[in-house]
Amino acid sequence: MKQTRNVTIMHENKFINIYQDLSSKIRRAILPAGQLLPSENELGDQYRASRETIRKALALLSRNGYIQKIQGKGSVVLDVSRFDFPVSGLTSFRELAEHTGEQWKTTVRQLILMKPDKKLQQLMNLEEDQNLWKVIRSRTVGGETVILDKDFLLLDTVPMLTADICEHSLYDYIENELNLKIGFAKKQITVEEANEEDRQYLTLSTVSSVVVVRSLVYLDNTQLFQFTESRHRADKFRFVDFARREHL
Amino acid sequence: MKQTRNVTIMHENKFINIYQDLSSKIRRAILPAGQLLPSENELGDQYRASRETIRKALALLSRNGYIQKIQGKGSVVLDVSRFDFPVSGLTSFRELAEHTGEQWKTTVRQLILMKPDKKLQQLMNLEEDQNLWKVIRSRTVGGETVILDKDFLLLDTVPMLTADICEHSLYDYIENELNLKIGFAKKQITVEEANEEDRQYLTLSTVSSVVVVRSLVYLDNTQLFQFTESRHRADKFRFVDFARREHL
DNA sequence: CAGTGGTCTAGACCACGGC
DNA sequence: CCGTGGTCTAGACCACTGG
Repeated sequence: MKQTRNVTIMHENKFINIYQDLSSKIRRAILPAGQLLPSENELGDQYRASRETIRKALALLSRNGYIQKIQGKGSVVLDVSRFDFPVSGLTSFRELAEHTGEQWKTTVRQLILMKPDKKLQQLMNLEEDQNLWKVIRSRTVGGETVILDKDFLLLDTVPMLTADICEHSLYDYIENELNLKIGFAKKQITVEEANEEDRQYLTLSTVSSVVVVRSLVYLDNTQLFQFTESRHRADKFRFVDFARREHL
Repeated sequence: MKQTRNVTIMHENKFINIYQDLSSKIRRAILPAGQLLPSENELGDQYRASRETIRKALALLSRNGYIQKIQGKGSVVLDVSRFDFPVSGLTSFRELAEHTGEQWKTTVRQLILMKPDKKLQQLMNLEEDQNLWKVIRSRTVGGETVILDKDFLLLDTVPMLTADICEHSLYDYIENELNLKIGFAKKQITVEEANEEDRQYLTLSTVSSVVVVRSLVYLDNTQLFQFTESRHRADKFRFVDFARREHL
């Protein structure tokens, strides 16, 4: 649900609304863990939707760890309470910070326009004369700088960029101002020894290793437009995931 | 497709078959990256399926990084070639080893029946007199032991266990012999200093940190039955993920 | 404009669980 | 046996793309 012109509208699809209503009720324990959801037919009556539409909403709930469907019985509400939520998937730093409610601060260390070096050319499949934004930002919490983000964005897709935007939220700008739709990303997590740059920006006490998350980010139209290297102080890194077993 | 009574049958569902056929063609580049899939209506004719069934198969392809759907245009085949495949999700060590084709060896270090300590009682929500299997296994490749797995399994769900089974494949046994269906898992990845046990079993050269993957594994019926702690030599750890942006 | 994917529907049949 | 979820269908309407 979003606010527009002083009117509360539900401009999403029916199954998204149903998903949001049910997931909200589960998070607030109005539908407590262990209980069965109403049957799909009942839900169809309640929301005035066909069964297939209900099933689309339930499939979303299942994928995101809210319920477990059991044939012949029903849909069981899962315990979602002490589950550190969606750190998985494509989540921007700001969305994360807002979720945990901690006091974070982003500092832009560098913002320049550049040409790609050989490595970047190969990684992003670029021409050598293609222009790129290079953004370096550090993330500080409780006086300690624990994350260093290096972003490379195609000038072709992001024609303008300011330090202010980078400090606020890059994804917000890309999705809501430029109206670009992010489609998917390929990520890779490794652990590496801290390098010169890490030591320059991060608060590295005794810790000498960093967790490096490298992502290739693509738009809706399969256009690659960003490469990100997110370097985390190893002792402050944590990745939480909900995984379903695929029975193919 | 599986073999039963000397007859090749396709006992899976229609949309799974279509998914497997298409994904296989994409992997073998019979459907090359960048190209458009036939339209949903055409596919419906080809496979003699309704459009909704085709769409279920395409949704699977999309979730697993094979295609990107673009409204008004079609489904674009993504480049899947140099993408280290499903290391994400619930994948057993053996499935992984078979995928990469490397020469791995599993050694069972301990296999005992025990009662849970306080920590395990809280973590798995157990009674203090409930019986658990404790399995410790190490994984060796190229002469170096790089993974240490500690598993705790409910005796109630796994009544029998042998070193032989643990050496072969635990998940194979659980799913195919005991006919239990694994539903989902909650995972957490952190980086920690190597402890006494790590030093005892792992080949730790100069590396002193390990990547710890802790998982709570649940059955289809929401019953928690396993806690696993998988400890990886940090320099040998790698996690690859394909993530779609959720537009809710 | 025609063709594409996105959503929603009503109805059918099946497989499974529990009484 | 009934009620549950799992699959599949045929058809409708919409939103978007491209010529």
